[in-house]
Amino acid sequence: MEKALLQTNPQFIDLNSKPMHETSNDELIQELSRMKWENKKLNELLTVVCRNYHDFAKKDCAEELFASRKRKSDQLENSGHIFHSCCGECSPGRPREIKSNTSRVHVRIDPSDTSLIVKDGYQWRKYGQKVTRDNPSPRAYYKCSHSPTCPVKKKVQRSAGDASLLVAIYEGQHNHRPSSGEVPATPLRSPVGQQPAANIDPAICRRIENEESEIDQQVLVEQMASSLTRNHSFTAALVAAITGRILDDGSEENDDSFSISRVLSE
DNA sequence: CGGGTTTGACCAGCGC
DNA sequence: GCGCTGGTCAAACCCG
Repeated sequence: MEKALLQTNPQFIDLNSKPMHETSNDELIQELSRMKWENKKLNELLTVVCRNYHDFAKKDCAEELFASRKRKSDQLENSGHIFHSCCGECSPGRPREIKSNTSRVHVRIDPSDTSLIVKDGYQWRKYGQKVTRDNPSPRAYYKCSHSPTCPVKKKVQRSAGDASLLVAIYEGQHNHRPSSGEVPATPLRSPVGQQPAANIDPAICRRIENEESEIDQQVLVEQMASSLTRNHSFTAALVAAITGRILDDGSEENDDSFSISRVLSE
């Protein structure tokens, strides 16, 4: 990366090649300029990554969305608002609204594990199981059994597109504390209205796109990297994009989205 | 024996 | 009205 930057931008000097005390003010200014240039390029890359990830997430969530045509009245609580249950941005022709206190949890499991169990610290009683039309794997229905007055239900089903991904939909809010000391297995938890799987908070992307603070961006980059590295395919896409960026930088200065778009589309 | 799971039956919303 | 579908019920069963 460093060498590539130096190669593609010969106006920048390599301060690592000489002791710091021998560095002149002009060279320091040039180094500062180089760092700003790198930061700008990284920011551009992250913006492209965010943009492509949104497209990627929309496509992914659209495929695995539970296409329920039933219980319309159950899902139509906040009349007047139309939002996509996954990304919260789309507004397809058909209204698709969900209870405001509903959340989705994605849990990565062993593909060979056929159990529909999501450990979240609460005690659940299974009251039904059903094979749905849009997914060959059965959907399990659970009620919170810790308290008879607790209204919370959850539905657990494998993702249609990824057998190693369990999707749990929680409805309602617990009126008690978790019943056990188990560590909640909710690494990918997200309220409905945000992206599923390898959740990267849209707020993080927005902040990366909008804010100027370099320190803040560094923290955000770390958060983003943490989120993205949970998804192997996206990690691979990111690596390919960066590699492509380095290789293409000289000839395709303005085609930021080319590499990652190509990878994501494959 | 109590609590949880399984599974077929039943109910209700929706499109045609 | 009918068929399809998702959600729920409840009897039978299992297990510690």
